[in-house]
Amino acid sequence: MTVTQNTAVAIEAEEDPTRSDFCSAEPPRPPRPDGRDAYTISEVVAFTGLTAHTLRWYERIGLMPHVDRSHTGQRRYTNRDLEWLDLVGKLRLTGMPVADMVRYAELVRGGEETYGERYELLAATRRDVLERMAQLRDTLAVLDRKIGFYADAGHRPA
Amino acid sequence: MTVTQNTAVAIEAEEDPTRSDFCSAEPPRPPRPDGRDAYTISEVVAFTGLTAHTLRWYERIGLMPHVDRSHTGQRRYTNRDLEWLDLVGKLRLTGMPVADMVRYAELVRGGEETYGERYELLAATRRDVLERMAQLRDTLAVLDRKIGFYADAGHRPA
DNA sequence: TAGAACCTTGGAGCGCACTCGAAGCAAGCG
DNA sequence: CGCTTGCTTCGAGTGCGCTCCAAGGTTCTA
Repeated sequence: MTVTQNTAVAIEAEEDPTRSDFCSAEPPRPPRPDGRDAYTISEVVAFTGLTAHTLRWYERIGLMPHVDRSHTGQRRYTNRDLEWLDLVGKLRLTGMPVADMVRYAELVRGGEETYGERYELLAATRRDVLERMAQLRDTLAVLDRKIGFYADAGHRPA
Repeated sequence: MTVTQNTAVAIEAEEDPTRSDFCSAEPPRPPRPDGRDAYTISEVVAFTGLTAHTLRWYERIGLMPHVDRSHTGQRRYTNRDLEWLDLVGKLRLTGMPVADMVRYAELVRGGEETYGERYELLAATRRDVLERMAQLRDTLAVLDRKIGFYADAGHRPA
């Protein structure tokens, strides 16, 4: 419940850096739209709802592509990083294991030769998502039946 | 992935014991359709895909309403129990915490006075399910865009 | 009636995804 | 100058949902 305060879209920025505003019908992230593309960790905490601990942990396990540092070694996140975090957040909500997301991050770091593998990974994830949605539909039907039962029972009790 | 080999419906059996075949358009559970309404734990393992360990653990934490025993103390599950386990499986797939399911089990044991609370709990769960489905739809859209990108890139590479 | 297979219990252990703590460096402010 | 706030690192701790173990009793098949 404390996970996604943000709703910005994660776009193909990591695939094609030349068109970072591609498909930006929905403005990806208005905060600091100026040139100041260097957020502190606490700003990212405010944007994403993640904790600073978690952000640092993501980096340790290889889930962040690469985070810039200030001249004194402090993290400076770019809009690119925020978009990546948004994608990670979405994938996390699908139940994708962190290890798989790390794998994807590695592929992204691996450059264009990994396009095929990335495609496969995302396609598999897509299948998972569809399956989960079907399960949820099933469950919703059961819930609705039970809820209907209790509603009826409540209207004419004893 | 090792979770739901079964697809039987969990019906209102616990709410209204007099109509255990209510709404059984889809036959709830054909195995042993005879009077032998007393499955061993290993049979339940085969039906549900859960492990015996997990079944015993469910009972310990109060997630099973009550399981009969043979004269020598071994568990004997009824069709009612199987239906309950099916509901639990569905709720688990929605991400509902086990503690909440235990709460629901307690309400069921509490009898008709708890109908209102059960309604509230299920209604809240329903809201969660809808929210999750919306999140999944979002994620699916992002995945589709990315997958489309990689598919195009794959068709005309280098 | 022997042996294999299966069941019982309580408690310990595991994997995942964080979550926190401690010790220390750096920046900004009255 | 001292103080507060925020950042750094690494490693240990937490909560959840199982998962497994040991030691023993039971049930089934031949």
